[in-house]
Amino acid sequence: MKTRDKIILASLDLFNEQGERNVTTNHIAAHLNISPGNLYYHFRNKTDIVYEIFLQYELLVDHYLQLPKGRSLLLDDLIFYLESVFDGLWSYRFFHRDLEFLLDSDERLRRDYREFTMRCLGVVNRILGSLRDSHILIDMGDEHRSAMALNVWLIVTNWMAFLKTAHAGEKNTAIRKEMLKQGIYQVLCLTLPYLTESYVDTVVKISQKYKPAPVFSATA
Amino acid sequence: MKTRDKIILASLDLFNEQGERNVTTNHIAAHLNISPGNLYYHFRNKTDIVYEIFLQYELLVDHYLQLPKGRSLLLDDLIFYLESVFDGLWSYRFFHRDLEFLLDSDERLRRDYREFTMRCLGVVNRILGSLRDSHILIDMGDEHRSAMALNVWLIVTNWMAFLKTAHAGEKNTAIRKEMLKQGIYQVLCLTLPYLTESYVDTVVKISQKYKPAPVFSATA
DNA sequence: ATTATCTATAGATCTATAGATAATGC
DNA sequence: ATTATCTATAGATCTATAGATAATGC
Repeated sequence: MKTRDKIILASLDLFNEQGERNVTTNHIAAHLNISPGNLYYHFRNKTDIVYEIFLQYELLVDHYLQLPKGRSLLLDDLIFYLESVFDGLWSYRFFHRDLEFLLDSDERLRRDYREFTMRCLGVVNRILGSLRDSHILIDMGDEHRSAMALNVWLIVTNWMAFLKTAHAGEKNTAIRKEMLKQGIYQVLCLTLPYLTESYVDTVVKISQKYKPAPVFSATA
Repeated sequence: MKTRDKIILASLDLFNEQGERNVTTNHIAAHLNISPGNLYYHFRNKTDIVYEIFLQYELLVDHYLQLPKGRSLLLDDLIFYLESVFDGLWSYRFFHRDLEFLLDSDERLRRDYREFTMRCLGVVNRILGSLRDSHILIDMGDEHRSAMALNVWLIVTNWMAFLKTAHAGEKNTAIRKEMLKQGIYQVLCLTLPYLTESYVDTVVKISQKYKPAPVFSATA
């Protein structure tokens, strides 16, 4: 593998493990047993490495979020979208953690990420619309569907951070990939009141598979 | 005002304006026209300053989230809760921005924040329960209500970050406090399908007041 | 006497580059 | 010749402390 690619991969690993803030160019170079000078031969600075990683992330998510041509969505499609997106979030989990700082530090990234968000919101919106066309969801009107899409986006992109902070301080601080999938339960709960009658039981059953551990279920 | 309190206030201001990551003890001291040595006389390090600020934040939110004794909630109470909480989030907006790093760096804060989260989730849950008792919301069962409370929490605590990242790169990057209130629209949308019939129209009307600018409404 | 403040600085990083050297591809 | 790599280091911070002074409260 080319050194340039090794740098990207190692950076992603280190960022995910330790947080971008805690990883310097020195750390990355040391981790790869190359000199800092060599790293700077391939990248002008850390910002450029992050930007490359973002491009990969963007590519991955855009790939996941394609809509099938010529047919509307099935319930299985929805589950597949959710599984895929949470997989992607896991693989690039450092990204949302320091998002605001990263965007502050890089004009390009700021612009690209903004377009990426809007594109994703549009797709989520279209997914909801397609599920309505398949009579899985009831119609909720354009305005409400947009708000709903945004709520889905907020929950999906921030579930990870919630897990990290809510579990912080427990014996085993590390978040495992399986726990991340509990976010799917949260999204499915969001859709429950909009399901057509014939789908309610199925979705409730599926959602149980992803149900969070009792720690998150404070009682009223 | 005592120097110690001035340090806390100045830090909060600077953190909110520039992000905790971009503000060093030197900056804080310079901003107050005191020496770094003086700052270190009052605080062992930046972590301790952040912790003090968190304690204030916690106090504020706990105060906001009290439930009235001897009566169940009215619709106005709900709006008041939302207004108050978004106010609090605004005043301490740096906090959620770098939350994960802050928790990583301070054992105490990690433990306290975790308890704080669980306490808040419990209150949100009780608020939803009380609105059901007032026949404003329909009953959704314990499990679903807990999931709903968590979704509300995720949307409320992350709305700010969304605004920042989605608006990033526009002419006027600064987020104003009014925009933050658009998060109330998102939360009200979440409750819509659970409203009893007699409240739907009123809530729809109220929610229009907080409706986001069209930029967030990608169409299907 | 105690509390608050300043001056000065050691020590630890981290970034980024210049310049030398090694490896590779025509 | 060009590309990749290393060595060495300048310059910029930032943290945190020691030790001297000033201000304050009995």
